[in-house]
Amino acid sequence: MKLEEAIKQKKFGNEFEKVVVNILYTASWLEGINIRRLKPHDISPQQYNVLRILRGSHPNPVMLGEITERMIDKNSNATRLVEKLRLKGFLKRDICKTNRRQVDITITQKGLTLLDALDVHIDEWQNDYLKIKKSEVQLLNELLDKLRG
Amino acid sequence: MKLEEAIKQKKFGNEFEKVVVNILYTASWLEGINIRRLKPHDISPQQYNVLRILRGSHPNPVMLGEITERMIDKNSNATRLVEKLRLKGFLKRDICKTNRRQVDITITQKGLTLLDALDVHIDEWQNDYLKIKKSEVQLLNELLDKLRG
DNA sequence: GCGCCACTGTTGTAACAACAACTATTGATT
DNA sequence: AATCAATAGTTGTTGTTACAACAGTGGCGC
Repeated sequence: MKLEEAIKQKKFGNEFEKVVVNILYTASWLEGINIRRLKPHDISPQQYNVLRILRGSHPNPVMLGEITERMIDKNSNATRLVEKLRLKGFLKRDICKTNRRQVDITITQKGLTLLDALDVHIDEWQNDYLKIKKSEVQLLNELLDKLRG
Repeated sequence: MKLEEAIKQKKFGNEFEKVVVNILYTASWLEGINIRRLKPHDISPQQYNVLRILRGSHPNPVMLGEITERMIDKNSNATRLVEKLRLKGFLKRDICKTNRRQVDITITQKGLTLLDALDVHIDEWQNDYLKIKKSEVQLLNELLDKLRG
């Protein structure tokens, strides 16, 4: 659906203004879909993001600060997110032996199993929601990278 | 900057997965810029969004439900957002005379003045941050509209 | 008019985010 | 060794969001 219909705004000051709104709107739309997908597993999109970062470097641990750096939304508080995931058994936390300021985080088998379960339907999910061809997706990725400079 | 560098992730399952992360990341990046732009005026991006909707139909009022429908982030609670803006004097709230369930919201002169002040530097802001040509922006808008189906 | 349902907003509650102040540890300087 | 700055994370506080339950109003069939 065209953005103009989605938010019932007839026109924008210029195309730049429109693209800002369009990106924010599309992100909010994706976030909504994602929340619904993750809700049955009782984790939030942010928590999902943390687990995927951990899986990426598994079996090596990731220090807390690196999680913050690599998160999609840098404003989150990694300490509290990690604590919630730890309580659910999806990761473990160890004080680093050689530098005791540092906290090493590792995904557990339970965490890996959860991600695997979520991966199963991801293609289906993409086909259902993303109405766009592969070549166009590539272009879209390039344009977004370029926009951020 | 390429997404891979920005979040230090070497590769993605496929381009679809990447574009989802890319849109969410870019939105979070834009949101951060926007917060900094609006902070000196003591309003949030959501409140700004409400005021712009109101300006769009000024001098006609907008009912509360329509504000919700037209907001970029539909999850917000329009009642409380409007109340905050009312306390700052940027809009007024009237119970509709012909349908007393309905609340009519109108932007005030003070609200209009605020938006005008924010408009002044918007071109400059776009030039500083959005590193992309006008023709590319148009294409980006089309692709985002298409992606949502 | 009366009962019922749909519409329009409001409010309670629990979880979450934003930002800054704080503690603990390490490394560098003298 | 004592001091200072830099690093890594934690916590307090205040404000915001998400979801669902709630209350008031209007329209419609009987």
